[in-house]
Amino acid sequence: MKIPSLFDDGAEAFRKVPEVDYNHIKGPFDEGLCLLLNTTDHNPHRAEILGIGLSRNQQQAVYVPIRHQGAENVADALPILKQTLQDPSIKKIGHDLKSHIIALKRHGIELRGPLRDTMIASYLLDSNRSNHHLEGLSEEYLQITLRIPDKSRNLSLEEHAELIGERLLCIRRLEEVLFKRLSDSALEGLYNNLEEPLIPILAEMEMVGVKIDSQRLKDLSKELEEQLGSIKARIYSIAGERFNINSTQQLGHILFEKLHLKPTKKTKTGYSTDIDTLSQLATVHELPAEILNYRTLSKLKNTYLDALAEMISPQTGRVHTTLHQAATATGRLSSSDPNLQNIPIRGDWGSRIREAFVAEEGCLLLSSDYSQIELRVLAHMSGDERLIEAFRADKDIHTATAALLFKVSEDHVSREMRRVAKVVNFGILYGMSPYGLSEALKIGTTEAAEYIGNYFNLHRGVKDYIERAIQSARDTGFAYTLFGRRRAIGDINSTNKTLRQQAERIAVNTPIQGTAADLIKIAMIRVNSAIKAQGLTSRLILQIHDELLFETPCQEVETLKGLVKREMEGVETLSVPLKVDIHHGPNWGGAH
DNA sequence: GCCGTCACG
DNA sequence: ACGTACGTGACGGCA
Repeated sequence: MKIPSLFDDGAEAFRKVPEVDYNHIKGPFDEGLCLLLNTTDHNPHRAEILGIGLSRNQQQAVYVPIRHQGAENVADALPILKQTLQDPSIKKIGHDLKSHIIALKRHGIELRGPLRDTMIASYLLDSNRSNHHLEGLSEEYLQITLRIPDKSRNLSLEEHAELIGERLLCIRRLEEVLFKRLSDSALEGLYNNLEEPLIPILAEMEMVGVKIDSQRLKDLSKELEEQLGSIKARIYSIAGERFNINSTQQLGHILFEKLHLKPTKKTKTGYSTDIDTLSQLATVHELPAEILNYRTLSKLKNTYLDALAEMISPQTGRVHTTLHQAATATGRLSSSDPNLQNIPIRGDWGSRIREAFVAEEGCLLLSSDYSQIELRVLAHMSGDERLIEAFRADKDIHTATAALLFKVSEDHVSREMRRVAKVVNFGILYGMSPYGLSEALKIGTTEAAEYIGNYFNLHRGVKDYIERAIQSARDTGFAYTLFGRRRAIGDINSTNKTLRQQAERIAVNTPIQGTAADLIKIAMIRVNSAIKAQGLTSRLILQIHDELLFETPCQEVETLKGLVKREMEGVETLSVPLKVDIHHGPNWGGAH
């Protein structure tokens, strides 16, 4: 069998320029303009553009060098391309266009026009993929093996041109294949109305970044350094020797061999020393509590003070996270380098760390979060009467659940009863078993089974929803959100019970988590449009799954508050109201 | 590069 | 007897 080649149907190899014939990249752009940047760095926030590959059809591509040793006058290329790249009537095709938007913006160009992103298309088709790299997609959908550039070697201009060109033609063909599949799978609406408009918004959020009070981080780090020093000394004294507290291996040796404490569970590699184990051991020995304290504080210091400080851009004094639009199986975004979606919030140290996230002079941070969005989505999708009634009456949902579970009136619900009900409510979202609930609540499995049975007797709609979700996954092989986003559930009909049950929990949870993700994405688009339409200068700077964080000039804060509440609560009409809580202050700390 | 652990929703 | 709640990303240790 003949191996298909890129150039089978007469595609031209690349014009290896420095002497660019710009006619090649002038119109017509009936098929859109496909582009691929060649940059010095993977991270677009610091990447310099070495060159840009362009193609206006499936046959031709050119490589335009911007900066290359030995090539003259190449720096003039970007201004010539600017008009075309900024033309909103020309469709732009690319793989991970958000990176392109950011890198080009740093060179003064605003990439505009309908965006056809092959990475996002692949994600909508199969959100379970571990990645959506061009290499893998080309293999799978085009049966073309892309060459990997040899990083240890400086490539010649011709080599750059060839590698970029090869990729460009793959992107063009992928666009055709993937977007055809999107429309065949009824996913085009999700692309056009949700993911595509989100691309420039995420680019903007990353570019704006979040201002950090670096002195505050340093002060907190110093304070923790001192605390950790004294905890460490106590640990060594109790253990009777010095050892690496961070090593689970060495810690296991001290706890379970030297001190003869009882191991309660084990990991693949040895004794478990996780939080559950150590909390239990803390009732019989003084060392485990010290270890837990040490771990908490060293995590805060290492990850959220020292590492975060390193990520502050010297140019902007802000941190510029990367937001991933094609990362999670459910449709949520993720954040990395640094991850700003898991900044501590609980406890004294959580608040103190968030106080280092600040607004620009004359500005405030405004945070708006959906109240109980996943349980509201469950109420809508299940149609459960009691759940719907509770939300319509604007009740505290955990208190309402507790009142039902324990058969008392709502004003007789104790803190403990509410705590149990809260765990049960979250357990429902995750498809928990009696065992899972018993572990979470530290109660017997019989008692846990009673709670669950009790809950389902009171919430027949939820029970039915769970059965429907599982049956639908069995029939279609997918879990679907309210907006048609899908996630393949491969093991739903597995003969392996463990795998099958895991798949069933995914089938129950994904529509809930995924619908909530869809809703907040739509809200981001609406809020951004409304901010623009009203001529405000407030900026959306972060999304944390059910929360949006804005930076806003002090004089705009009241206007923004109204706008955000309106757009977020009105994003979609469900059978229960959506509720948004809003706080603002000079920083992200809890004392707004 | 994987593992255990733990920060968040 | 087994395995046992959904979704992420980052850190330090270790092979």
